[in-house]
Amino acid sequence: MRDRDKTSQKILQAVGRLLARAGFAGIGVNALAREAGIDKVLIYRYFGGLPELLRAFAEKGDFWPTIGQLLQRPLADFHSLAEMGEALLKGHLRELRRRPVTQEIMRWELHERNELTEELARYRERQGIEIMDLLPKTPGPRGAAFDYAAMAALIHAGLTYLVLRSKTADVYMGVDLTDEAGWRRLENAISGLLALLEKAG
Amino acid sequence: MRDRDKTSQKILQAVGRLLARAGFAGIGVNALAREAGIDKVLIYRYFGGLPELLRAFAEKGDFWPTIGQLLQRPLADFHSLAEMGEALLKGHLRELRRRPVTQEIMRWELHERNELTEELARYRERQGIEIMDLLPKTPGPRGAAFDYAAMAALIHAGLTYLVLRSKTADVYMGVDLTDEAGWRRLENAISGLLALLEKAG
DNA sequence: TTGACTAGTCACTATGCAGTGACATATACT
DNA sequence: AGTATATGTCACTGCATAGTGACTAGTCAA
Repeated sequence: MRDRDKTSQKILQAVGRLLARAGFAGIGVNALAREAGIDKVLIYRYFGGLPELLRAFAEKGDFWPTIGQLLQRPLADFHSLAEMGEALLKGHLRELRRRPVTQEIMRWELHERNELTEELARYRERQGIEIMDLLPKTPGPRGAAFDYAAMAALIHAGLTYLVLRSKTADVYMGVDLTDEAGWRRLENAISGLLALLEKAG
Repeated sequence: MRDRDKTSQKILQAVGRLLARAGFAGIGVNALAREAGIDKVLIYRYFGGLPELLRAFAEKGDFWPTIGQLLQRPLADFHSLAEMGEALLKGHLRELRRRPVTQEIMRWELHERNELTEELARYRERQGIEIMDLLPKTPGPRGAAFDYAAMAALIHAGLTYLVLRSKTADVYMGVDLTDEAGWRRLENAISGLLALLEKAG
C-alpha cells in the first residue's frame, strides 16, 4: 500500500481491537502485527516499540468520557448537589459500560503500574477534581458531618468494579450483571442513596 | 529430600508467594519451579499441570474470610440491619486489605473466566447469600422502596475496587489510598450511608 | 541382599516471543 | 530518465516458555 499514515492507523486500530478482544495480556508485537496485517518491524520503525505504541494509542485518548457526555444535559439544568451527583454517577455507569477498551485499560491499571498507567490515572484524577469543582457548593447545614467526596468515591468505585466484573461474572451479591434489570437496580440504588443524602444534607 | 508431601507443600507455598509478588501474569511452570526450588517435572507428576495445581491451591481455600472474621463479634451483639451491614462492610474492607493473595485472585478474576474462577465466584456468591440470610429481616416500613441488596452490592463492590486499585494507585477521586486516614474516610462514609438508611428505613 | 517403586535430575523438543539486519521495490524529487 | 528516500518483506538470532522421555538414586519390603 506504501502509505505510512494509513499503516500507522491500521496498527493503532489493531491495538484497540486486540485490546477489546484479548485484553492487555494478549497485546504483543507479534499479535499486533498479525491483527493489523502488517509486518511487525513497522511497529518498531513507526513507533519505536510496544510502550511507545501504547502511548500513542493512549494519546488519541478518546476512551475517557467527557463531562458533557457524562451529564448529557446543560449544566444550568442542575441545581442541587444530589441531582448532579446522581447524573454524574449514572453517566459514569452508562459511558463505562459502552466502552470495552476503556474497561480493558482500567483492568490493566489494576495490574501494572508504569509511566503510562500513571499518566492515565493522573489525567482522570484531574478530571475528577474538575468535576468536584463543578458541583454546587452547598453541602447544607450539617455538611461537615458528611464526607461527600468519600461517599462519591465509594459509589463511583463500586460502579466501576461492577462494570469491570461483568466481563467475567454473571452475578454479584445477587445482582444480575447480564440483565438490564440488574443495572437498573443499581441505578435505583444510586438514586436512593443520593435522595437520602439530599434530605439529610 | 525424598519427601513427596514436603515437596508438594513447597510447590503450593510457592504459588502463594509468587502470586502475591508477581500476580497471575507471573505464574508459570518454570517460574514456579524456580520459586519452589524444585524441578518443574514434579509439578506435572504431583499435580498434573498448572491448572490442576491452581485448583489444588484454591482448594486450600484459606483466602476468603469467614463470616466470623468479618464480624469479629458474636452474632447476638447485632440488632439492626444497619449495624450488621456496617460491620460486614467494614469487615470486608479490613480482611481484604490484609490478604494480598486474595486481592491477586480477584484481580485475576476480572481478566479470565475459566472453570476455576467460576468456582471461586460461586463459592463467594454462596457465602454472600448466606450473609444476606443472616441479616435481620426488618427492612422497616418503607423497606420495599429501598433495594438494600443492590445498595450493599454497590458499596461492597466499591470497597473491593478501592482495595484492588490501591496496589497501583495512590489516590482515587481525592481519597488517599496510601494513608490510613484515607481508609478511615471510607469507613466513615460507610457509617454515614448506613446511618441514613437506618433512619429512613 | 535383592528387587520394586518412586522422588528427584537432566536433557531434549517444539513453540512463541521480542528485536535486528539485509534486502526489494514503490514513490518522489532532481 | 535517473537517483535517493523510505515503505514494506523476509530471514534470522536469542530467549523463555510448556511439556516429555530417559535416567539416577534413595527407600522400603520380602
